[in-house]
Amino acid sequence: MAKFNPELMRGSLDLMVLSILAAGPKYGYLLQQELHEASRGAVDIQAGTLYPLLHRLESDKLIRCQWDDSTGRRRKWYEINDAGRKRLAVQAREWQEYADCIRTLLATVADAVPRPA
Amino acid sequence: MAKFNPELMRGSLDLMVLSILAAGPKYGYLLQQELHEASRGAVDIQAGTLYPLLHRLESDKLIRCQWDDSTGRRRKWYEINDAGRKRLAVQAREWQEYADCIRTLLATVADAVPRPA
DNA sequence: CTGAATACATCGCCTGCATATATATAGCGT
DNA sequence: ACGCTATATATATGCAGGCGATGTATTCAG
Repeated sequence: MAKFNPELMRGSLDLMVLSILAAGPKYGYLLQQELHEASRGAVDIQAGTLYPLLHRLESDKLIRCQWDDSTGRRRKWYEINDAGRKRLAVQAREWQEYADCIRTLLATVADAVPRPA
Repeated sequence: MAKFNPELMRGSLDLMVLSILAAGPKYGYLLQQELHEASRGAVDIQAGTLYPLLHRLESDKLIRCQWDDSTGRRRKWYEINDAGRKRLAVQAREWQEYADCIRTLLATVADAVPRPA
């Protein structure tokens, strides 16, 4: 699977991260890998994107975090909360509506564009 | 239909504009309205967004334009060309792959989020 | 011991959309 | 005639957020 245009992912990265976190607590690096696998290699969120994003979600009180210093590897575990789940539901619904909108738009011109090779 | 979060539309405005133009030549203001109607009011692309976007598409040789000064209302008609149609096909395919990716991601956590009211 | 992988963080740059502003004409009501 | 709204295009300014680069530190494999 080819990498997606980054501009396309703007506006749905939050949604993706919240989705992954909805499956259970994760630390950043793990989340990064799971998102990569879940998208079959298409989504490769960079560290410089992920960590600020997580900090933003935290300051918005959608997730809470906790350091685990018990091992040599310091890990910061993130867990989605009720507000986060609610936000996820809202954003998921909004995204589906948007996707329907685009799909409709594309369907009306489907015969006006050349077939992809 | 409520207005979409602008961040959500980033990266797909080109796609939408090319889609509308694939149906036939349009001038900016008309395109703006047709996109508004086609999305049942959800997409309201602003003039300050639309015109620079059209200029970009033009300088990328995906559309060509022509002034119509025959009436008092100066209108700049835009028409999609072969390169534009090809780009539209590519972007449409890319978008559908991306949408599938998100849909899959959301499906796996569908039972972990509260039902929207 | 060296290099790669793990793990988190921050900074500066760039893209692209929003807002605001500007210009000018057409058409309508009063 | 006057003012308001709609039509029609254009640019400047600002900002949010993702990217690449860079930094720190630990673990593990060769």
